[in-house]
Amino acid sequence: MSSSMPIADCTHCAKRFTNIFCNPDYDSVAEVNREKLCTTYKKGEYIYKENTNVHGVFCVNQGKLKLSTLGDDGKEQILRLIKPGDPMGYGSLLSGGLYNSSAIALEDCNVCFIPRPLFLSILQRDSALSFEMMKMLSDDLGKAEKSITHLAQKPVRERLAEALLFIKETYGFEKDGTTIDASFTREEIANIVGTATETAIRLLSDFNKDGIIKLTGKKISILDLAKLVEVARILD
Amino acid sequence: MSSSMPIADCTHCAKRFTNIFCNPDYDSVAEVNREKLCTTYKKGEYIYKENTNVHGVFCVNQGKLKLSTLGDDGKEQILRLIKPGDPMGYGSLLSGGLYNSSAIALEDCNVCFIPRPLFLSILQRDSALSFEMMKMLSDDLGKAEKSITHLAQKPVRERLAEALLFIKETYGFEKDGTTIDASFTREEIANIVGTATETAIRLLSDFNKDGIIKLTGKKISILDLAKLVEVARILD
DNA sequence: GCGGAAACATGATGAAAGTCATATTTTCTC
DNA sequence: GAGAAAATATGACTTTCATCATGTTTCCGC
Repeated sequence: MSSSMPIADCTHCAKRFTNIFCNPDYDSVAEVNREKLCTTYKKGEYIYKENTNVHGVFCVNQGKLKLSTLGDDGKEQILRLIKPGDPMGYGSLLSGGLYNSSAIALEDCNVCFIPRPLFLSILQRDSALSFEMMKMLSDDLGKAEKSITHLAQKPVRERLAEALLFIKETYGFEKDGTTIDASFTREEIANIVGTATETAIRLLSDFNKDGIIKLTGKKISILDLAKLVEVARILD
Repeated sequence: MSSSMPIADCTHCAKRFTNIFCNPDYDSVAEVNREKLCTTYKKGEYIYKENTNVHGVFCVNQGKLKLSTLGDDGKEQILRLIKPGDPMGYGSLLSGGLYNSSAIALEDCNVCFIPRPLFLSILQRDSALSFEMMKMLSDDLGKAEKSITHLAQKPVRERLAEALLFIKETYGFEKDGTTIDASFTREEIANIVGTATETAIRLLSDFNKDGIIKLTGKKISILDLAKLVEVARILD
């Protein structure tokens, strides 16, 4: 299970992280630092669950996570990938009062929690945070709309290529410069792309045969980035 | 072409409209009222165009509009439907500086324009507007994510049923209580659903044969709402 | 009201992708 | 390290849906 423990303060955090919560220039960081609660989670654990009450927002200190939602038939749809420094849960704070997706640890994680009342009170008096929130929400919305268009119009093969590029963009490469620094099951990849697991497996294996990627267990290496971009047909 | 002309003030507008721009309790409404510019557009005209500079936000006074974007192959994807009282363009204001979708009149429209500098200056000093913005963006994001999940997981037939319910929810019925008070081409319906025009035509004609809807030219009447909900399989 | 264009409709066909079944491999647990 | 469970892989089959072709109807400007 998850265990609570305080960790390094947010100003230290700011050396690596870029978001406003951790920005030392930002006045309220001390306050956040005092009230925040850091918790470690094991791989597979929920940080928060879809359709439960929003008690605050989160900011990831260490580890990778997925934000996902269950479709009407109980199938997972992965909506976003989270890396250290990313905030989570802010989308549900002002809308409805229930989380509209779940946050699940893809590996052991350390996540900070900022209580809703504190966050709202800062939001009230501080337009910098409001602007940042609006900017984040706008960016998320823009990406979601792009995603809608691609789901509606692009075939699975292109979307899979795109998803691999997206994962690579999010988590980067390992030291070798070709292996994506993240591990997903084939089912999870399918749930990012929006397809059946078998289809994802087959297409990955096609990419593998074509020499575009190399599959080594769960690890995926991108051998021919240009080709992968071409397959994804990203024109924007 | 479009013609500029000032129209009834925003406080009057508030009797029918619910959004914050038109709320007479709201301090800055006088300022908005003074600086805003109202313009009429003919059916089919662009209010703003995807990938052009954001000069401000819009608020619809009269008429119906669609927000849409072009996919990589130039195919339209309709992202949202707009009715009188709805604001538009706020999603792009703080993110990137370019509109990420186009607003197109579905019928003759009257639309108010609020210049970017004014809007930003109010935003800066007024947390009520900021909160409203965040709430709208959060709601939009939640809906977009729901849409992603459905596009990824639900078959076209269900999505079409859902789209009809959505259009009905947005624009309501005519006086007869069954005919949807809006007209779309079959192609537009297909571009909401995310399918080929022929497929949309065929499925609509199926619904028609099954007595779920009645097709009279472009007009669609919902004869059996319960059945339509059942076909859509909306479980949330 | 006429002529042309756009929208609508329908059939035929094929490709894309989901489902089901069944191995095989990997991973996890004790 | 053995056994169970989960993940990966692959084949066979079916369904869904897009595409192409073609005809009909509706709409709109002159």
